[in-house]
Amino acid sequence: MPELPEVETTAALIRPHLEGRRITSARASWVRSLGGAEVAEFSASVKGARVSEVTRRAKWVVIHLERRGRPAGSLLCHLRMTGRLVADTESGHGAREEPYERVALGLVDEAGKTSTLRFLDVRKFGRFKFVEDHEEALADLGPEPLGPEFTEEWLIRSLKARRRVLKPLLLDQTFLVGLGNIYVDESLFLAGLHPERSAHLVPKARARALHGAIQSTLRAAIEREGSSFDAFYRTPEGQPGSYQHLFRVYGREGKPCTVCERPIKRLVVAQRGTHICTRCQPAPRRPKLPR
DNA sequence: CTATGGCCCTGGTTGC
DNA sequence: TGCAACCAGGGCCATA
Repeated sequence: MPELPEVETTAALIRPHLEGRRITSARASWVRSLGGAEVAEFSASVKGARVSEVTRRAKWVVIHLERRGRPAGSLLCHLRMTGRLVADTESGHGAREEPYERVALGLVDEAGKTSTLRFLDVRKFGRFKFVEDHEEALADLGPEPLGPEFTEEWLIRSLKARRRVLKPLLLDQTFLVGLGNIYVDESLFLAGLHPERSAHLVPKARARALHGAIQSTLRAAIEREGSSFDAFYRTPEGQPGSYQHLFRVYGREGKPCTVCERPIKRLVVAQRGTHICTRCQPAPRRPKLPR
Protein backbone atom coordinates (compact mmCIF):
# COMPACT_ATOMS: atom_id res chain seq x y z
CA MET A 1 0.00 0.00 0.00
CA PRO A 2 2.65 2.43 -0.87
CA GLU A 3 1.75 5.54 -2.82
CA LEU A 4 1.05 9.01 -1.47
CA PRO A 5 -2.63 8.50 -0.58
CA GLU A 6 -1.92 5.28 1.30
CA VAL A 7 1.01 6.81 3.18
CA GLU A 8 -1.06 9.88 4.03
CA THR A 9 -3.80 7.60 5.35
CA THR A 10 -1.33 5.55 7.36
CA ALA A 11 0.14 8.67 8.98
CA ALA A 12 -3.35 9.88 9.88
CA LEU A 13 -4.30 6.51 11.36
CA ILE A 14 -1.29 6.16 13.63
CA ARG A 15 -0.98 9.83 14.58
CA PRO A 16 -3.48 9.77 17.49
CA HIS A 17 -1.74 6.72 18.93
CA LEU A 18 1.70 8.28 18.86
CA GLU A 19 1.72 12.02 19.42
CA GLY A 20 2.63 12.89 22.98
CA ARG A 21 3.71 9.38 23.92
CA ARG A 22 7.11 8.27 25.08
CA ILE A 23 9.03 5.34 23.65
CA THR A 24 9.90 2.86 26.36
CA SER A 25 11.26 -0.03 24.34
CA ALA A 26 12.27 -1.06 20.83
CA ARG A 27 12.88 -4.37 19.13
CA ALA A 28 13.65 -5.55 15.61
CA SER A 29 13.43 -9.09 14.36
CA TRP A 30 14.72 -8.19 10.88
CA VAL A 31 17.73 -5.90 11.22
CA ARG A 32 17.80 -4.80 7.59
CA SER A 33 14.49 -3.02 8.12
CA LEU A 34 16.50 -0.57 10.25
CA GLY A 35 18.36 0.61 7.17
CA GLY A 36 21.91 -0.07 8.33
CA ALA A 37 21.76 0.41 12.08
CA GLU A 38 22.32 -2.33 14.64
CA VAL A 39 19.40 -3.18 16.90
CA ALA A 40 21.16 -1.89 20.03
CA GLU A 41 22.11 1.35 18.33
CA PHE A 42 18.57 1.86 17.03
CA SER A 43 17.11 1.10 20.42
CA ALA A 44 19.39 3.58 22.16
CA SER A 45 18.47 6.29 19.64
CA VAL A 46 14.73 6.08 20.26
CA LYS A 47 14.31 4.86 23.83
CA GLY A 48 13.18 7.62 26.17
CA ALA A 49 12.25 9.98 23.34
CA ARG A 50 8.79 11.51 23.06
CA VAL A 51 6.85 11.65 19.79
CA SER A 52 6.13 15.28 19.05
CA GLU A 53 4.51 14.94 15.65
CA VAL A 54 3.67 12.50 12.85
CA THR A 55 3.90 13.84 9.30
CA ARG A 56 4.36 12.62 5.73
CA ARG A 57 6.99 13.59 3.16
CA ALA A 58 6.75 11.88 -0.24
CA LYS A 59 6.09 8.20 0.54
CA TRP A 60 7.78 8.45 3.94
CA VAL A 61 6.01 8.58 7.27
CA VAL A 62 8.03 10.88 9.51
CA ILE A 63 7.78 10.37 13.28
CA HIS A 64 9.39 13.39 14.91
CA LEU A 65 11.07 12.81 18.26
CA GLU A 66 12.09 15.13 21.07
CA ARG A 67 13.90 14.96 24.38
CA ARG A 68 13.40 17.58 27.06
CA GLY A 69 11.31 19.55 24.60
CA ARG A 70 14.12 19.72 22.03
CA PRO A 71 14.12 17.97 18.62
CA ALA A 72 15.93 14.63 18.89
CA GLY A 73 15.86 13.07 15.43
CA SER A 74 13.13 11.25 13.57
CA LEU A 75 11.92 7.83 12.65
CA LEU A 76 11.51 7.46 8.90
CA CYS A 77 9.25 4.72 7.66
CA HIS A 78 8.93 3.68 4.03
CA LEU A 79 6.35 0.98 3.28
CA ARG A 80 7.74 0.03 -0.13
CA MET A 81 5.62 -2.84 -1.45
CA THR A 82 4.07 -4.54 1.56
CA GLY A 83 4.90 -2.50 4.66
CA ARG A 84 2.23 -1.55 7.21
CA LEU A 85 2.28 0.48 10.39
CA VAL A 86 -0.13 -0.71 13.04
CA ALA A 87 -0.79 0.89 16.40
CA ASP A 88 -2.26 -1.24 19.17
CA THR A 89 -4.81 0.52 21.25
CA GLU A 90 -5.14 -2.28 23.78
CA SER A 91 -2.35 -2.56 26.25
CA GLY A 92 -0.75 -5.84 27.17
CA HIS A 93 -0.09 -6.86 23.60
CA GLY A 94 3.33 -5.34 23.51
CA ALA A 95 5.22 -8.53 24.15
CA ARG A 96 3.58 -10.59 21.46
CA GLU A 97 5.20 -10.56 18.06
CA GLU A 98 2.73 -10.37 15.21
CA PRO A 99 3.19 -12.27 11.95
CA TYR A 100 5.57 -10.39 9.64
CA GLU A 101 6.53 -7.98 12.40
CA ARG A 102 9.97 -6.52 11.65
CA VAL A 103 10.23 -3.66 14.14
CA ALA A 104 8.14 -2.69 17.17
CA LEU A 105 8.12 0.16 19.66
CA GLY A 106 6.64 0.10 23.16
CA LEU A 107 5.00 3.39 24.14
CA VAL A 108 3.46 4.96 27.20
CA ASP A 109 1.20 8.01 27.50
CA GLU A 110 1.11 10.58 30.27
CA ALA A 111 -1.41 8.57 32.25
CA GLY A 112 0.85 5.52 32.13
CA LYS A 113 -1.20 3.65 29.56
CA THR A 114 0.92 1.47 27.30
CA SER A 115 0.62 0.73 23.59
CA THR A 116 2.65 -0.69 20.73
CA LEU A 117 3.56 0.52 17.25
CA ARG A 118 4.43 -2.29 14.88
CA PHE A 119 6.06 -2.20 11.49
CA LEU A 120 4.86 -5.26 9.58
CA ASP A 121 6.35 -6.10 6.21
CA VAL A 122 5.91 -9.37 4.33
CA ARG A 123 8.52 -8.75 1.66
CA LYS A 124 11.02 -6.94 3.88
CA PHE A 125 11.63 -4.17 1.33
CA GLY A 126 10.37 -1.47 3.66
CA ARG A 127 12.41 0.61 6.07
CA PHE A 128 11.91 1.83 9.61
CA LYS A 129 14.95 3.80 10.54
CA PHE A 130 16.20 6.46 12.87
CA VAL A 131 17.86 9.59 11.47
CA GLU A 132 19.25 12.65 13.24
CA ASP A 133 18.02 15.01 10.55
CA HIS A 134 15.06 14.02 8.40
CA GLU A 135 15.39 16.99 6.06
CA GLU A 136 18.93 16.04 5.24
CA ALA A 137 17.99 12.39 4.86
CA LEU A 138 15.19 13.26 2.41
CA ALA A 139 16.97 16.08 0.62
CA ASP A 140 16.98 14.48 -2.84
CA LEU A 141 13.23 14.30 -3.20
CA GLY A 142 11.22 16.35 -5.68
CA PRO A 143 8.28 18.61 -4.80
CA GLU A 144 5.02 17.45 -3.24
CA PRO A 145 2.26 17.14 -5.87
CA LEU A 146 -0.23 18.73 -3.47
CA GLY A 147 2.21 21.37 -2.25
CA PRO A 148 2.75 24.99 -3.29
CA GLU A 149 5.79 24.32 -5.50
CA PHE A 150 3.86 22.04 -7.83
CA THR A 151 2.21 24.53 -10.15
CA GLU A 152 1.15 24.25 -13.79
CA GLU A 153 4.07 26.46 -14.75
CA TRP A 154 6.50 24.29 -12.81
CA LEU A 155 5.26 21.17 -14.57
CA ILE A 156 5.35 22.75 -18.04
CA ARG A 157 8.90 23.96 -17.47
CA SER A 158 10.14 20.76 -15.84
CA LEU A 159 8.72 18.45 -18.51
CA LYS A 160 10.32 20.54 -21.21
CA ALA A 161 13.70 20.22 -19.52
CA ARG A 162 13.72 16.41 -19.44
CA ARG A 163 14.41 14.19 -22.41
CA ARG A 164 12.80 11.19 -20.84
CA VAL A 165 9.84 8.91 -21.33
CA LEU A 166 6.87 10.35 -19.46
CA LYS A 167 5.82 7.51 -17.17
CA PRO A 168 9.23 6.62 -15.72
CA LEU A 169 9.88 10.33 -15.23
CA LEU A 170 6.69 10.70 -13.20
CA LEU A 171 7.68 7.65 -11.13
CA ASP A 172 11.07 9.20 -10.39
CA GLN A 173 10.85 10.53 -6.84
CA THR A 174 13.64 13.04 -7.43
CA PHE A 175 11.44 14.63 -10.11
CA LEU A 176 8.08 14.61 -8.33
CA VAL A 177 7.17 12.63 -5.23
CA GLY A 178 4.21 10.53 -4.28
CA LEU A 179 3.18 8.88 -7.52
CA GLY A 180 3.57 5.13 -7.95
CA ASN A 181 2.47 2.69 -10.60
CA ILE A 182 -1.26 2.99 -9.92
CA TYR A 183 -1.72 6.73 -9.65
CA VAL A 184 0.63 7.40 -12.55
CA ASP A 185 -1.51 5.23 -14.83
CA GLU A 186 -4.69 6.86 -13.54
CA SER A 187 -3.30 10.38 -13.94
CA LEU A 188 -2.00 9.78 -17.47
CA PHE A 189 -5.38 8.39 -18.50
CA LEU A 190 -7.23 11.40 -17.11
CA ALA A 191 -4.84 13.72 -18.92
CA GLY A 192 -5.16 11.79 -22.20
CA LEU A 193 -1.43 11.18 -22.34
CA HIS A 194 0.27 8.01 -23.53
CA PRO A 195 2.86 6.83 -20.96
CA GLU A 196 5.57 6.52 -23.62
CA ARG A 197 5.37 10.11 -24.82
CA SER A 198 8.54 12.12 -24.50
CA ALA A 199 8.34 14.47 -21.55
CA HIS A 200 9.87 17.41 -23.42
CA LEU A 201 7.38 17.10 -26.28
CA VAL A 202 4.23 17.28 -24.17
CA PRO A 203 2.29 20.36 -25.29
CA LYS A 204 1.56 23.04 -22.69
CA ALA A 205 -2.15 22.38 -22.69
CA ARG A 206 -1.53 18.68 -22.02
CA ALA A 207 0.92 19.50 -19.26
CA ARG A 208 -1.79 21.62 -17.63
CA ALA A 209 -4.23 18.74 -17.97
CA LEU A 210 -1.68 16.44 -16.38
CA HIS A 211 -1.18 18.81 -13.49
CA GLY A 212 -4.90 18.80 -12.81
CA ALA A 213 -5.17 15.05 -13.29
CA ILE A 214 -2.41 14.30 -10.77
CA GLN A 215 -3.93 16.56 -8.15
CA SER A 216 -7.50 15.41 -8.59
CA THR A 217 -6.51 11.74 -8.63
CA LEU A 218 -4.48 12.03 -5.44
CA ARG A 219 -7.09 14.14 -3.66
CA ALA A 220 -9.88 11.74 -4.52
CA ALA A 221 -7.80 8.77 -3.38
CA ILE A 222 -6.89 10.44 -0.07
CA GLU A 223 -10.55 11.18 0.48
CA ARG A 224 -11.24 7.45 0.18
CA GLU A 225 -8.26 6.54 2.35
CA GLY A 226 -6.28 5.14 -0.55
CA SER A 227 -6.65 1.85 -2.37
CA SER A 228 -6.52 -1.71 -1.10
CA PHE A 229 -7.49 -4.49 -3.42
CA ASP A 230 -5.68 -7.32 -1.76
CA ALA A 231 -6.74 -8.43 1.70
CA PHE A 232 -3.13 -9.13 2.35
CA TYR A 233 -2.09 -5.51 2.10
CA ARG A 234 -4.86 -3.81 4.01
CA THR A 235 -4.37 -1.88 7.16
CA PRO A 236 -6.08 -3.77 9.94
CA GLU A 237 -6.56 -0.44 11.72
CA GLY A 238 -9.61 1.40 10.54
CA GLN A 239 -11.28 0.72 7.24
CA PRO A 240 -9.27 -0.35 4.23
CA GLY A 241 -9.18 2.20 1.45
CA SER A 242 -11.83 2.11 -1.24
CA TYR A 243 -10.37 4.09 -4.13
CA GLN A 244 -9.71 0.87 -6.06
CA HIS A 245 -13.39 0.92 -7.03
CA LEU A 246 -12.72 4.12 -8.94
CA PHE A 247 -9.78 2.93 -11.00
CA ARG A 248 -10.27 3.84 -14.64
CA VAL A 249 -7.37 1.85 -16.10
CA TYR A 250 -5.21 0.25 -13.42
CA GLY A 251 -5.94 -3.49 -13.20
CA ARG A 252 -8.74 -3.17 -15.77
CA GLU A 253 -7.13 -4.94 -18.71
CA GLY A 254 -9.78 -6.05 -21.21
CA LYS A 255 -12.55 -4.11 -19.49
CA PRO A 256 -14.21 -1.21 -21.30
CA CYS A 257 -12.79 2.28 -21.05
CA THR A 258 -15.11 4.39 -18.91
CA VAL A 259 -15.06 7.09 -21.58
CA CYS A 260 -15.05 5.36 -24.98
CA GLU A 261 -15.70 1.69 -24.10
CA ARG A 262 -12.68 0.43 -25.97
CA PRO A 263 -10.99 -2.39 -23.97
CA ILE A 264 -8.17 -1.27 -21.71
CA LYS A 265 -4.78 -2.55 -22.80
CA ARG A 266 -1.85 -3.63 -20.71
CA LEU A 267 1.69 -2.94 -21.82
CA VAL A 268 5.07 -2.80 -20.15
CA VAL A 269 6.83 0.54 -19.84
CA ALA A 270 10.20 0.70 -18.11
CA GLN A 271 9.59 -2.78 -16.66
CA ARG A 272 6.33 -1.77 -15.03
CA GLY A 273 2.89 -3.07 -15.91
CA THR A 274 1.04 -0.20 -17.54
CA HIS A 275 -2.63 0.27 -18.34
CA ILE A 276 -4.03 2.54 -21.00
CA CYS A 277 -6.93 3.23 -23.30
CA THR A 278 -5.41 3.26 -26.78
CA ARG A 279 -8.08 5.63 -28.01
CA CYS A 280 -8.05 8.16 -25.17
CA GLN A 281 -4.25 8.02 -24.91
CA PRO A 282 -2.91 8.01 -28.47
CA ALA A 283 0.59 6.62 -29.00
CA PRO A 284 3.40 9.05 -29.65
CA ARG A 285 4.78 9.41 -33.13
CA ARG A 286 7.67 7.04 -33.50
CA PRO A 287 10.86 8.80 -34.44
CA LYS A 288 11.97 7.72 -37.91
CA LEU A 289 14.77 5.26 -37.57
CA PRO A 290 17.87 5.80 -39.70
CA ARG A 291 18.33 2.96 -42.17
C1' DC B 1 21.92 12.94 -18.35
C1' DT B 2 19.21 8.78 -19.55
C1' DA B 3 18.16 3.89 -19.89
C1' DT B 4 18.52 -0.94 -18.52
C1' DG B 5 18.81 -4.82 -15.67
C1' DG B 6 19.83 -7.06 -11.32
C1' DC B 7 18.72 -7.14 -6.71
C1' DC B 8 16.28 -7.06 -2.27
C1' DC B 9 12.01 -10.70 -0.40
C1' DT B 10 7.57 -13.40 0.16
C1' DG B 11 3.31 -15.20 -1.21
C1' DG B 12 -0.65 -15.52 -4.37
C1' DT B 13 -2.10 -16.79 -8.97
C1' DT B 14 -1.70 -19.06 -13.31
C1' DG B 15 -0.74 -22.62 -16.44
C1' DC B 16 0.83 -27.11 -17.57
C1' DT C 1 -3.34 -32.35 -7.19
C1' DG C 2 1.43 -30.78 -7.69
C1' DC C 3 4.66 -27.78 -9.00
C1' DA C 4 7.22 -24.29 -11.52
C1' DA C 5 7.01 -19.93 -13.51
C1' DC C 6 5.40 -15.57 -13.17
C1' DC C 7 3.57 -11.57 -11.01
C1' DA C 8 3.13 -7.67 -7.44
C1' DG C 9 1.49 -0.89 -5.39
C1' DG C 10 9.24 0.57 -4.74
C1' DG C 11 13.71 2.05 -5.05
C1' DC C 12 18.82 1.37 -4.97
C1' DC C 13 22.89 0.22 -7.43
C1' DA C 14 26.12 -0.80 -11.17
C1' DT C 15 26.77 -0.50 -15.88
C1' DA C 16 26.44 1.25 -20.70
